[in-house]
Amino acid sequence: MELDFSSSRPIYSQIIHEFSKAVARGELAPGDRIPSQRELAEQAKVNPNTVQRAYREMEQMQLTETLRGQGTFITKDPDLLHKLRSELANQAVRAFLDEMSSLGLKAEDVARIVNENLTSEVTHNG
Amino acid sequence: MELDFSSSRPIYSQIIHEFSKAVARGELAPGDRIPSQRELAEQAKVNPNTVQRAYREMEQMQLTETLRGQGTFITKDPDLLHKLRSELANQAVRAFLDEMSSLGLKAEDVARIVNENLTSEVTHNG
Amino acid sequence: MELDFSSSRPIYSQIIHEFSKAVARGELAPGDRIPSQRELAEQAKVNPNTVQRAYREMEQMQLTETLRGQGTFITKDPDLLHKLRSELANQAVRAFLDEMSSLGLKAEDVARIVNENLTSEVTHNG
Amino acid sequence: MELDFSSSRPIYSQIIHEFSKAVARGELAPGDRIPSQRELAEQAKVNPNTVQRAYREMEQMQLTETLRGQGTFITKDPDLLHKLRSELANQAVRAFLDEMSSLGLKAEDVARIVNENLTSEVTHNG
DNA sequence: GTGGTCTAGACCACT
DNA sequence: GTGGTCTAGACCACC
Repeated sequence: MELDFSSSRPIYSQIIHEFSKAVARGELAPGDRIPSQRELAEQAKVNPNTVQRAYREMEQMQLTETLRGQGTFITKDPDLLHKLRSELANQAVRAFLDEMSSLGLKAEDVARIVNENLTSEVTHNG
Repeated sequence: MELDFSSSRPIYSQIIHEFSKAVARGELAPGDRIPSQRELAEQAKVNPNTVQRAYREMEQMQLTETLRGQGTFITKDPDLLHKLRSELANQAVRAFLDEMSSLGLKAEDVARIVNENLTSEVTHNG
Repeated sequence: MELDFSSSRPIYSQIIHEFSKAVARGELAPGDRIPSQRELAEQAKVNPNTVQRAYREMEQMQLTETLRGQGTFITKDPDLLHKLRSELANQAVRAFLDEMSSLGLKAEDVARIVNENLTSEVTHNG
Repeated sequence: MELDFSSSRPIYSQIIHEFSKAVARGELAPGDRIPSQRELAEQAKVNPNTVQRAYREMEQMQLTETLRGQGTFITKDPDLLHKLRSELANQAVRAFLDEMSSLGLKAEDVARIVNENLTSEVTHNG
């Protein structure tokens, strides 16, 4: 896992976000075991306590569950992937459109700008 | 000016963002006078020091300039509106498309989702 | 035996509590044989070491005794049922009344609340 | 605030419980400021990080809200007291009656035991 | 081995 | 002053 240590977004929050996206992408499936806190801490070069805070909050969000002494697992909810993906996508869309509208851009401007960028961006990365 | 006190985004940064958007929208034009620090602090119910920091950073960004004894004014740059608007819009688009691509969504999915939301959202607000 | 794997109460402690309650209820009588550690581990889907710890502590509490090669048995104490029942009941009552009193509820409130719930709860389950 | 360092219940959880009860009792009212993390840490002789964890979870529970740089406050919900009191009382009653019923006690036994203890306990403490 | 709690202490951002 | 994040390292309970 790659973290941005220069970002203002807290590391534990980046970790949560990375796992959320991995589940939304389908890379992590319900029931999958995720790395132990110590493993991830070592691999990502952060303190185990930072990883633990992320894992604790993921459990409170019901994204994961922990089995005593066995590790941490993605919650066994068959619909988790779609729920997460649409939730995260909706958040992103709403924030984006709010921002664009507060810049005084009209629907047709937004559509144009998105389409211009879609060709280069998404097909490039995905 | 409305601020979100429960957001993790600092108040001073929200103030800067609000002024930037107002200029990008054309509501504030180059040369316009903005409220005094005391006025804004009172109206928005924030600490005067917080307003001071926002104004200081806006001046460093060259978004505003201060005339001694007369107040603070939007910088007299005829192209400021377009520069700001495209800068803020580009930031928003890049962040949005990065997020969508990291959710595993393809260009056509993104285009569809944006268009679905554009009809209801932007035309509604703008 | 049903255990709550998401509880913060340790599994071994839940096992002990389940046997204690069964004896207090009279379902297990002094001299009764309880399942072997292997059997219980398999049935309840827990680690054999966990069952072992529960059985070890039950023996220290003198709730059970082990006869070599024959298995584990509830201690042959004719008064065990009443001792256990009143001990567990007293613990429960004290914890409950402490909590109610720390919520600022008066004796009459507590009596009323208990009576309200007694009609639906206990007669329903017992 | 008095904490039981020998209890198996984590300190941060005891802190949360203490504040919850104080609100349910009406000792802390919505809008009241609670001690700063450092203050409480010093007074209760625990590490500031332990207090912070309790405060963070209370905020997630919406029991409190924090105002940047100003401190932590009980949530301004006029009905908070009654909601909390009935929620905590219901939890306690249910746990208690479940336990009593699993000991094989009937409604009349429970009523008798509670009434016996009510005279000495609650009137004594409250 | 696993996760959970706690301490100590540093550093930062905000008001 | 306030709360928020992070590190380092200890200790514990559980499996």
